[in-house]
Amino acid sequence: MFDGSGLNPEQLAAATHPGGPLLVLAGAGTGKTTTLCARVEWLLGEGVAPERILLLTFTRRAAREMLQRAAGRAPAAKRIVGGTFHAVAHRAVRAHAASLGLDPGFTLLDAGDAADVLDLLRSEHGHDGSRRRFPRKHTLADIYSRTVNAQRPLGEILDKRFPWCAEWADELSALFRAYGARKKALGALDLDDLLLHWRALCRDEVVGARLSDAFDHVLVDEYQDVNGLQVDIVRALRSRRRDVTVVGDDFQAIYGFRSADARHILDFPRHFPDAHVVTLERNYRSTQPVLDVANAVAAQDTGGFRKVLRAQRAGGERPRLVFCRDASEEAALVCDAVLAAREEGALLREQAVLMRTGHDSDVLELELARRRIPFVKYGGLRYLEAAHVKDFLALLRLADNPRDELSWFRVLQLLDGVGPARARRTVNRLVTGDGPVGAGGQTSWALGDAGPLAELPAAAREPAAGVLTALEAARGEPRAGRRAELLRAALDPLVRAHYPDAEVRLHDLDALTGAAAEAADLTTFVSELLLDPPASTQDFAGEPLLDDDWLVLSTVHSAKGLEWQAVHLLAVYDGNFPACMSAGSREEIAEERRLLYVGLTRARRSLHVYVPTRYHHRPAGRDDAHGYGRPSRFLTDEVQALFDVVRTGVDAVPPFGEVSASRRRIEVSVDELFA
DNA sequence: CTATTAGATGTTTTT
DNA sequence: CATCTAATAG
Repeated sequence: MFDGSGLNPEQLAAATHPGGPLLVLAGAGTGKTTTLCARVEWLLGEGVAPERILLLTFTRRAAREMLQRAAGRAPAAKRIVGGTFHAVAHRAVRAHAASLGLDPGFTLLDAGDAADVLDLLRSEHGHDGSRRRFPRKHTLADIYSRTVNAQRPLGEILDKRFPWCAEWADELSALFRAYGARKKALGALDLDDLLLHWRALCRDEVVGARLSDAFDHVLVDEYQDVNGLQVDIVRALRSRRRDVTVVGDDFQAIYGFRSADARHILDFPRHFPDAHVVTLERNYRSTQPVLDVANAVAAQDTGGFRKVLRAQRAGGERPRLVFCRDASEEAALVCDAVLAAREEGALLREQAVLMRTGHDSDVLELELARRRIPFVKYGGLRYLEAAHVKDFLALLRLADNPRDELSWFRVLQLLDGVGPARARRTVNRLVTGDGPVGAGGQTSWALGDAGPLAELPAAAREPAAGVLTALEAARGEPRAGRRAELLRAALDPLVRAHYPDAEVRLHDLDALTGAAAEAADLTTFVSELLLDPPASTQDFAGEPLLDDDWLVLSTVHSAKGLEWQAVHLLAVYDGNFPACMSAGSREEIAEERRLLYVGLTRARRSLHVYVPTRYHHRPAGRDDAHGYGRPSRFLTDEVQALFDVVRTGVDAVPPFGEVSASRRRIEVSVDELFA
């Protein structure tokens, strides 16, 4: 039963809010999750059926954590409908595929797949040439996604966010229209389409009414990071009922690049006129010296709801601001501090290293390995982007959606002697002509000159036929695990022939095959894998090789909502905080400031901020080109005064700021001795 | 003409 | 590491 004894008055008011729209503005560390869980418990205690509660979160991780926590006290919470916007959208769209005119076996494209389709169109539209530089595929995907998520005309997005692409406005319009058509032809939806289709369902007179009536209560976490499309969905879901709770902190809005806008949370009272507003400012996470720094950074931003975090915990030490020479010294200092803390009893797991971008920890990772400090990295390079994993997923998708040309294109290019041109011609034969796909799955691909494989070099035909046979067999196999095994076996020779490090890669595929066996069907397996990709490289191999304790490395974005005893924030120099890419407009800079704020407020008692003053332009490169950085512009004198400042070794910054060293490479040779 | 290779070059953040 | 370019091999 509901027990509010652990809550403060504001939290209790939010948890037991009787009905109608509720906005909880919760500063960092003020017990947002506790409050949301308590509200769930309270609702269940009031007799609301768990399956009539919808809980939308930002990450799957957050959904799991919250449901687990609530289920600990109210077991029924397990049956709450919960997940990310995209995951819930996916379920709704699959369930109503027919009404949307979709094949229920539709393929789901992740961001990388979407970029690949766009790349295909890019060359089909003749933008390949080296005439004038046309946006690259990832840029295309960004522009498209941003436009759709913001629900604003392309021209406006180009002017505001991609001014250097504005000259291509007409070509881009044409390309993006073609993209929509191509997805239809492929039987594919991208991540944005999930939201678009869900919104369409919610707005439909008949289906929408049913979707809306299905839930007595809708709760949304991290509402500061929703975009216009998601707001539309929430509003449509609540068009017939008014019970909606949203929780968030406009100071922690860090997903503007996905068209999220903190204005939405501030507008909530306008969208839901009789909304009740509760503000949580008592911070239970951090000590006051940590919060002083965070508050000082937040105070630089003049917009939004002013919130001043107050620590409920006594005492605490001043955070450390460390000026060091470069990333190597930074790495050494972090390792020293982490090990020292461990000597004093802090588990590695209670400490984290946070950073702006995934590769800010490159040097540190080497140092950690050298010192045998186990770690897990979140964010940064992802498992699903590995080429062989994509190959396998492509094959899995083909079993359900033979129209998926993109997957054909990918798989065929694994064959020796097959590049883009032959792959494309073969795809055409397979999909349109009288190939096994067009003919409804008859085994008609003889190795002769007439079959769909005729375009392939002779040596590639047999392996190709093997793949087709396996696909055919897989299609007749109902069990997901068995299906995956068949396809895994078919891919084996191709992977061996194509990748020098095939053993490692095949090992990954075995892990995937094993995971597929747990799933009800492969389509769901692949889709859910894309919607909930393993957050760390370790996630998949199970809990790894390491001891039971490890240091956490994470991007600030992936660290949202989490907390540690000790936090080390890397590379807080201008150009990284804010990133030079994002220092264009006032709004972008404000978002970078909030990002720093999120990083700072992850720390419970021990906070270390590092400013390497010399950094390399090409960390991976072999040259020594570097520049001298200044501390982040957010570390103003007032902010720095709140730290204990540590300066190590050489920290002399040359008087003229950035100095680019030569790309000198010094050769050593004794060849002359043997001439 | 087409596929493959080597070499140079540039990169945010994520559902 | 992926992508683009230029050069080469088929």
